[in-house]
Amino acid sequence: MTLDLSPLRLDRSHPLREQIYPMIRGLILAGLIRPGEVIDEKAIAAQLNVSRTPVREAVKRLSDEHLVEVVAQSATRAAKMDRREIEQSFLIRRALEMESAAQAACHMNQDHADRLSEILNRHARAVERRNYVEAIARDDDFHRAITAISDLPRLWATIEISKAQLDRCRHMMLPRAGQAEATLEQHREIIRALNSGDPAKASAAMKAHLDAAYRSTEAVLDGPGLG
Amino acid sequence: MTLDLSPLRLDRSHPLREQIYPMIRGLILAGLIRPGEVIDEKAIAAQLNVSRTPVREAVKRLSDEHLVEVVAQSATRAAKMDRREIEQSFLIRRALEMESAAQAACHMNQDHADRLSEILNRHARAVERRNYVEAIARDDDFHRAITAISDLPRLWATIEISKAQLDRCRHMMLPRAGQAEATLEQHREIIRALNSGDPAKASAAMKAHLDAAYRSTEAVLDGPGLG
DNA sequence: TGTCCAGAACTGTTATACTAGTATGACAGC
DNA sequence: GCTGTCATACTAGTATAACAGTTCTGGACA
Repeated sequence: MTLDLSPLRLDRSHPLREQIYPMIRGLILAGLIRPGEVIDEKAIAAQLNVSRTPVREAVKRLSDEHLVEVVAQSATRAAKMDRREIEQSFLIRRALEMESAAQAACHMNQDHADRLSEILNRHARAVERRNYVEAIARDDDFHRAITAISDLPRLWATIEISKAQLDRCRHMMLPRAGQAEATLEQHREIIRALNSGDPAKASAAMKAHLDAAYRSTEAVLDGPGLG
Repeated sequence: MTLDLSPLRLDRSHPLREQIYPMIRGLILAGLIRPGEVIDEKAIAAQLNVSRTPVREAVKRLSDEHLVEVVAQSATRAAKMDRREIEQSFLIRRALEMESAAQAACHMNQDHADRLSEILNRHARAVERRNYVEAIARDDDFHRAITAISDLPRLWATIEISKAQLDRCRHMMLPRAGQAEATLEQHREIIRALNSGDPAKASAAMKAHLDAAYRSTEAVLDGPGLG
């Protein structure tokens, strides 16, 4: 692994492990560290100018979240993408985001509605510009905003762990014709359901959206090269 | 903390942190380490005859799961029981066990049905004998058996993390008249739904059961002394 | 080309030390 | 008696060096 881990950003007044963890995690999710690629504790420590201790703790957390696979006395690697694992991550995410949407529907007010609208508009503009990297970011914003409305941070934290497995796939996916537009329409439907204040409707709209997204992901899983 | 951590059981051929983690976790869930009580890394390391490193890693995992609260340069304590936190743990658990029940309904066969029946019978006998500690264990067996049928180990792992927060409450609850019997009847209803092979029905039966259980928990939360 | 072995490399662990926040209790000032 | 300050002890976070035990690699050898 010959990646630049930008040691400049380390803040010695905060726990180093809390800073190293999202660093490595981001590289894995973005696909810059590929499935199966070796992650060398000592090398990272050296590059960041820290000892093995905080790096180890960051890696251990990633291991608990199944983003890396540690083989004792051998090596630490970015987890390979396992279909069974990803299916379960999907089921977990879907169940939790459905709950989140249902709860959000009960908390909606004009501020919330405006915020979702604004995110959707930005998302739409990104899609118009064919800027799919930004579109993904706006998509994430949308889901995060809903969990913010439901005001259940622990729920969101749990979603994020499962979502990580799925996010890795997105960077391997080529944008399909009409898919970005379909996503936008599903988001609009979710907003309508949330504004109606009906939890069951919101939950169902979220389910429809996530199911559709997962069908696209499955194409990648069925393809070759999952390492 | 003057607890006996039985150092005899440590197996040097397996990672120590994997053995220390469930040890401390078990003490917290059983209420032997109370909310807010100090957990001393160094003392545990000394008692187990190991260095700080594996103890730290076990504690850090518990901290990631919000079972302990680490205050840097000060102390590590068993997490206090926070109502908001427990509410969210309940929502997470409910959403995931509903999904698990739905999936299990699609996988049912005679073996599975027999297994659930047997667990239920043992559960019923424990309740008859007024052995509520064993009844809790059989209750857990029942839920674990369902996730085993759904064959989604990662889903179960995620449930276990949320369930931990709820399990801490159970040890503070006095058995209510008729509650154990009500639980049994709900389990029977879940079995019926699973045997019908209807995912929606299984999911609904699981929801009804967990909602009922949570209503009992809420009584404890509303009471005093959550530390 | 295929097999086997030695050495390199890595994680898990130990041990020790140091830093920097935090809690405690004593003490001074009001 | 109350409050604010300060010295002190304690704890988590980190650093560093070292070793054990396992896995992997590469080269020697058949």
